[in-house]
Amino acid sequence: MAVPGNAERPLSRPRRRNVLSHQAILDATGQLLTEVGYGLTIEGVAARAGVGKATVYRWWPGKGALVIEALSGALQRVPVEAATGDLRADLLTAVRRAIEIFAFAPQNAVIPALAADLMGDPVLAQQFRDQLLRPRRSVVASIVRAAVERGELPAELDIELLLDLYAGTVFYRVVVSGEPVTDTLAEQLVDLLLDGKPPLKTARKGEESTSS
Amino acid sequence: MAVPGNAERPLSRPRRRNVLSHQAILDATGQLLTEVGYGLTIEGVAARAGVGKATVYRWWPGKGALVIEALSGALQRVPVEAATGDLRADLLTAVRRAIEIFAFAPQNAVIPALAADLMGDPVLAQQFRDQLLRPRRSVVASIVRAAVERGELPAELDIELLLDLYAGTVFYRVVVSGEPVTDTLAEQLVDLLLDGKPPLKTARKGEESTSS
DNA sequence: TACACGAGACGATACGTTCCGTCTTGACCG
DNA sequence: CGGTCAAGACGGAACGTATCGTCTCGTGTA
Repeated sequence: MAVPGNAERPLSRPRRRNVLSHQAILDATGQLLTEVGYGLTIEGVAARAGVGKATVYRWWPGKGALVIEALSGALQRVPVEAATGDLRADLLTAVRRAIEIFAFAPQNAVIPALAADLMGDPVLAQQFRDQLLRPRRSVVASIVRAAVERGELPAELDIELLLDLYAGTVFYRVVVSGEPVTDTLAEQLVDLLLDGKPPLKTARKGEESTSS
Repeated sequence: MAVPGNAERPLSRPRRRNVLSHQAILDATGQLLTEVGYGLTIEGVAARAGVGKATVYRWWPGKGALVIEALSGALQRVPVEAATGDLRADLLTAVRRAIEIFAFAPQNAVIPALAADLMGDPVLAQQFRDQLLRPRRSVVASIVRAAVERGELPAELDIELLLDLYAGTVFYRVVVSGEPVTDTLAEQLVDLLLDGKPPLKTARKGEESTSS
């Protein structure tokens, strides 16, 4: 569980806090995140939570940290999909999950806006990576690592790069290039690793667009 | 040349404008972009350009469009690197250029912040892709297309996907995952296409970090 | 003479801080 | 034990600052 206002305190007096208010703030943040996205305001959160603005600022340095913790809480309540042992199927599931997160996340992609804030705040960036990114990555990483140990993938596979390839291509299509994000994309990306073949145009079936 | 306030005008009266002011605004935008990044304000631009705020709003709908046009102007003044005909070398150059743009762009990455704005404004997104993205992509696309015609790459190569793979991985590392962006990354990405081999960890020489 | 211009006032938000008066809590003391 | 008390977190509200996008001037120019 994340400890927000943990700036090194004397600890002699372990600063109490109102658990109900704390949770109400996180809940309000989650609601507003789905309603107005990252454009939410601290004032709005405080009002929704029935809380003084100062109380929010007392425990969180700003919108970014607040959103990260709210998303982190929601993430922990989402069950991790089981690995079937079928590498292709598991990887397809992973890429499809990335597509869901980046392209169809609540209220038009919170992540890109949040990411922009991360660029100027290393502390916030670290928090984001620890609380949100690492848990997701470790799920896929363990799938791949297991396949390596079974001998299905080469031992020198650069797993971190693989994760960035998958997520990065999807993210970039949604945020920058605007190219369509379809299920075909997921298959092309997985083929890239498993068949060692370059990204080919393949006639496939299902097509969906990213335009929400 | 980009036309800024091109919101369909009567055209019967070709609305005169002060060319000097127009250029002064774009110049001021470019300067502030390198000084404070995308956090620049319209007021700041107007002040720097010695122009009334209303004059800026008369010709541009907002910060996003203004920044896009300023960047577009700067882009046109950058010469396109020549294609050597050596596919690997040309692709390496292209990926390295992507690294420069995303990781070392003036004032800590304007693109991510701009991208966040694109998510909620399809018109702006189209403008961004037409004026900034397409020119860059077409340079690399033509290199790849030439290699396809020489038979060095398969005819069914999905070029758009290839471009997203290269740029997306770099972009994602800089903006989201925070993994290091080194020259090794460029080589790994190019190997991925040319050797058809999965992303392997390879012992190479030069290492640089993305932390500005 | 029509209109773009520079200047800047304007109302509206949102920011982050600061005060208030109240209430909770942990530590101390009788 | 059980009462007292100060620290400090609370909801609430007002503050000054900053930026937004609009609007209105009077000037200058084509």
